[in-house]
Amino acid sequence: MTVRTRFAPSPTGFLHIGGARTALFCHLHTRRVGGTFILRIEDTDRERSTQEAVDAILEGLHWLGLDPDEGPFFQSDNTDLYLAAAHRLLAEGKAYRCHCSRETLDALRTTQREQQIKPRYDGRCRTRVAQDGEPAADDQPFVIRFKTPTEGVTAWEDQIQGTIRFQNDELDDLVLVRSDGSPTYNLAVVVDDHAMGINLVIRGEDHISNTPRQIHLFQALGWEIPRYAHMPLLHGADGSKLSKRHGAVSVLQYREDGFLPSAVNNYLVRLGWSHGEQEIFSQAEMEQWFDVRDVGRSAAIFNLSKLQWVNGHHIRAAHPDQLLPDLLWQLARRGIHHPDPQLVRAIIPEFQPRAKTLVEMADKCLFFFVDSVLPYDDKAARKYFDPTPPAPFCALLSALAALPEWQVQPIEAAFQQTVAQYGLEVGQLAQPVRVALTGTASSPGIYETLHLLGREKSLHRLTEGANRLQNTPPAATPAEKS
RNA sequence: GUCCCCAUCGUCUAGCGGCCUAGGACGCCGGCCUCUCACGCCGGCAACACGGGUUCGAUUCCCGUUGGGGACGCCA
Repeated sequence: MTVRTRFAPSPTGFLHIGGARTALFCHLHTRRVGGTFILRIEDTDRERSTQEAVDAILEGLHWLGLDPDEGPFFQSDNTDLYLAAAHRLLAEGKAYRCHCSRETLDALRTTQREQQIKPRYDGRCRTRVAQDGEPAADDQPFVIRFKTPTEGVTAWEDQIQGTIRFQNDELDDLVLVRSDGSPTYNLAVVVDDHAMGINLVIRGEDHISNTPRQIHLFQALGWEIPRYAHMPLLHGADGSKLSKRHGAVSVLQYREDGFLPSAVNNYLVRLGWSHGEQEIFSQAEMEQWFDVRDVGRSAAIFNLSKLQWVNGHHIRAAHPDQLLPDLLWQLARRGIHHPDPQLVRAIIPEFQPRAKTLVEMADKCLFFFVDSVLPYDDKAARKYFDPTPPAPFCALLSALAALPEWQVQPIEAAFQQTVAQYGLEVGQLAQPVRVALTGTASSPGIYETLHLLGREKSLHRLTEGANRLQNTPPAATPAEKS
């Protein structure tokens, strides 16, 4: 039988990293078994659902390469279906009308909490109906409640958690239809899971307590119960469920921050799942090996530095052309709107091993694209540049200026010659040159940097550097002071 | 409070009774490489929550304790 899974977010906010992981697990599992991955937007709460959230979720999934095979479907389009199921249950005596006011229910819960027992509906309207038939007060607002079995146990073999069982008398009669006539979550889920032929539900373990209720509904409606796999939650640094308040940001924020979707997926898949001692996975490997039944049962804490490390791997493994659009976008955000695409493409390989994110890459390569001479970093200037004697620096400048061809080999030769002439180590010349070129003490190889920066910019910056060296009085000249 | 779930280095994990003086990865600390920074390589620090069982033998099985998380809505 073909596996059909669904990812069912409610559009009340962006897609955060925890939701993305749920979607990823659904997606990967269906890929491996050749199943169908369905996206269903659970917008039965019309008050809190927004179009912006729908768009953000769609965009986030798309960025991660988790586009659904079917959907998105919207529960708001299926209201009739849900209500039909509710009325069928009502007609079959498996549900009833409850006229309790919110105030009554609030008071009930308050009392129960005070008595330190689990807050739950006590079924007072269920018994009244049993005695009196349909209550007369149909003009009064009412909700439709499900008659939850009062005895026995409900259990299922969870694909991740193993056997989970609930005592039925722990559960109360849940609301199926609100007093405004709209269906609630548990009803809609069951009707849709059935209607869409969902046979494997992969979701967060915060839904475990909904599962016995949903099983009851499947049974009452006479429908086949899907298999369930409840994934352990992803926790924030404080160890509690990821929330908007604590650490949960949109997955699209990770795009902004220079992460690759393949890296985010790779990082996420290793939270609760492993394949031998392998850490780095391609999308194809994940799709080939991931099985939801291999997922562990304990929650994981989100760890940014591991994500960064994984991202670094994916940046290094990527073809430079793949990185080009993202780097151009990052440069644009830094005010570099029309860099020479050839140059950008050419420098990428130099920065792949040097950047864990594209943000870092853009920051580090910025010196290639600005026109003005960069201000020198204080520490770099003090340590490497200012102590440099002007003579070899100027000699190198002349040698470079005289180069017939601006290529790596001749540049290196000029360096070697100057270094030999003055009896220096390469670093003694390379570092001040690096500071003059980049304003910092770190960059790709100095020959490559000179070559890629180009003759004009290089000579200009070196000339400025030479001037600075020559105009700076030697460090220890107390003469001027006294 | 009640119910459900979880429990190996700081973090992610391997381990499915003896192969464990507990393996890998991130991070951290040394070192090597080296024109800098990275990458890469080598090494180090670092964990089976506790108490009972079961067993010839428990990280591994069972029970309890403690700790953590989740759920208790006319939200999803």
